Amino acid sequence: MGATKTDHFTEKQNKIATLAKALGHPARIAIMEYLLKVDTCICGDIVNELPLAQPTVSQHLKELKNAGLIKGDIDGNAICYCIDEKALEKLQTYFGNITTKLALKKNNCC
Amino acid sequence: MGATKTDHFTEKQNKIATLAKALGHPARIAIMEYLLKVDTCICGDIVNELPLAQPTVSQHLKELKNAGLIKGDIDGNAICYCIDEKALEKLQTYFGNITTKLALKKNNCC
DNA sequence: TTTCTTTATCGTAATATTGCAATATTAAAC
DNA sequence: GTTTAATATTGCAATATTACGATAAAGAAA
Repeated sequence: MGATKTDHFTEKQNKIATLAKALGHPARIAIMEYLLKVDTCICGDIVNELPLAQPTVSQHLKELKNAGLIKGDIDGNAICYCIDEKALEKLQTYFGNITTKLALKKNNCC
Repeated sequence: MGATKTDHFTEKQNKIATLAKALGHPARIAIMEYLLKVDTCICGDIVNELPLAQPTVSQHLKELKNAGLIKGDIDGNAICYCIDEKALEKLQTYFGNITTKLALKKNNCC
């Protein structure tokens, strides 16, 4: 035991959970916000922006990439990372739907 | 090592990460979706809805509650759980802002 | 009061995550 | 070719998460 039972849930539930999990760390939130802030996509200075060692940042970037939240293009010996809009639209739509449904049913129980 | 360095990030970043982390498991997504689906707030049958043992579900509910995503009221010997709208509005606003900013800057690099 | 029902907690095993030093890789610069 | 710069990978220790059986707690029902 200890492993998540992903096969018992729907594909959509697992997908949203994967996206949320990838954002479930302040360093990865900080990375996303930095990628959003900078205009250029040559993001070689992410490491300098974070209070973490280079291998740790590299690992966080890998997780964001695996989850589909960011994309990375090789640009010489640097790497250009940027946000994958599709993933964020998916999240916005998901939470938008929930808040809309909540407003409709005006759950006044608790 | 192994512990997240929360003190190096902003309060807001930590807050969003906490919410995202709590949703970073398919069982907890399934719980949220079930709470959204049922009309009544007497939610004593969450366990039957999930492919997990009762202690495991109880633990997941605890985590959702700690993160502020759900509220629980005692109702006799049952417990009435429901979604805390404020947390979901926070998430919707956060991701809404990001997608808006992304649309404005139309990051055409990758 | 005894029993049933519902939910929480404890204890514990299996697994995953976090963080970093050391090292590897890869391409530009010289 | 050698050095430099940027990023990735490996290996490992510390910690956290996931899952569940056993048990506890507490009100409802008998």
